[in-house]
Amino acid sequence: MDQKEATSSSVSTGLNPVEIRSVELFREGAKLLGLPKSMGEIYGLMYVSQSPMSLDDLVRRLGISKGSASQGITFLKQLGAVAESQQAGERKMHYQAAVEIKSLIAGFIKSEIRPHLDATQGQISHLRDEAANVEIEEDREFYEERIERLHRWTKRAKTVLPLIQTVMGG
Amino acid sequence: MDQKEATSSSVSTGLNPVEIRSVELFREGAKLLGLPKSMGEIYGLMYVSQSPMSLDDLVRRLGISKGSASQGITFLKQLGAVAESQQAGERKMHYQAAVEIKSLIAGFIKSEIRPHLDATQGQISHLRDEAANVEIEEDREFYEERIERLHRWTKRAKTVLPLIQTVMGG
DNA sequence: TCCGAAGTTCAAAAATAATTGAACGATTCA
DNA sequence: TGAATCGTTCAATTATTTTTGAACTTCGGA
Repeated sequence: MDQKEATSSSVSTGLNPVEIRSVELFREGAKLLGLPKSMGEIYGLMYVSQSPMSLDDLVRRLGISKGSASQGITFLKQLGAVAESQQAGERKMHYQAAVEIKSLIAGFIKSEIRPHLDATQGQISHLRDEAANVEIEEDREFYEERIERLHRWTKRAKTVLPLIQTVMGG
Repeated sequence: MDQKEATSSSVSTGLNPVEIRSVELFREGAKLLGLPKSMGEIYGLMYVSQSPMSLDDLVRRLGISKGSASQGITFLKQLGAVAESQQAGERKMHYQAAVEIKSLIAGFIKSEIRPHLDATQGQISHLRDEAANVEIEEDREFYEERIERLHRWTKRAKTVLPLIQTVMGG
């Protein structure tokens, strides 16, 4: 009983040391990307799992709720980070991590970054409209310069995205 | 009294429409980057301000506490997103937004991204050590392949960073 | 050296986000 | 059809993060 407890969450779920570290690593990675840690944990365990896992496997081994596991899987699926695989004979669905960085990045960009960038460009339009109404010429011109600059930022960002995909993926 | 309230936080602090929208835009941007919204608000207001602002200006115009303003400024300074400028005759310090995207990105990478990447590489080393201890050869080799792949990710990420700086900044 | 303004710190409070778990619909099998 | 297994949903709970505000340090001037 004086065996040191594994780190934080993995109290006694039978994860081996590699699994524990992978879960920790991706948990932190998830937070870095602004995602719930449970999603990182799910991906982290799958990442070092040789066989596809069922939702129930995740619940038991990570000690998370069915709800979390379900939401996590759903999100990771639409991100393209996990793939479904029907196991022969089994009724329940199984999932495995997509480990190609290329597709991970593509998915993240498409579903997390691009929409925000697009929304931002919309907001910048509104900002332009407001600036156009400013009476004082000096102010208006100052605003317009700043807004123009902002707009250039977003255009460049849109340029950079495919570049990142290429460099990281190739 | 039936004047529509400005959006959410800017209740009656006398922000003009351009300022309101800029604050909103950067507030959202901050959250996207995983930073407290108050920091986005501070930068957003400075971004469309022609003259340097004091801490007190921020407190009054954004309606945030002195503590938040102070912490926000401190953080933005070390990020390189705001610069100090001593106003002639004034005792209190004034600040203005650095608007060069180049320096913003450089600062963010240096103080937010690089450290995490470095930490990640350290964790991957530990992961390697754990994997080396795995008895079953098949498992060990599987782990080693996955870990190798992870390591390649981080190496590529480190390659991409300067590239982003170049493309966004130039 | 004393006063007051400027800015920082950090524990407590408030706001926000994530997780749980119970209820539900869907699907399979007998 | 009925029972059992899966997976989803979402309101309530819990955990985490952010903000506040009061106490504190620092510094310049009188």
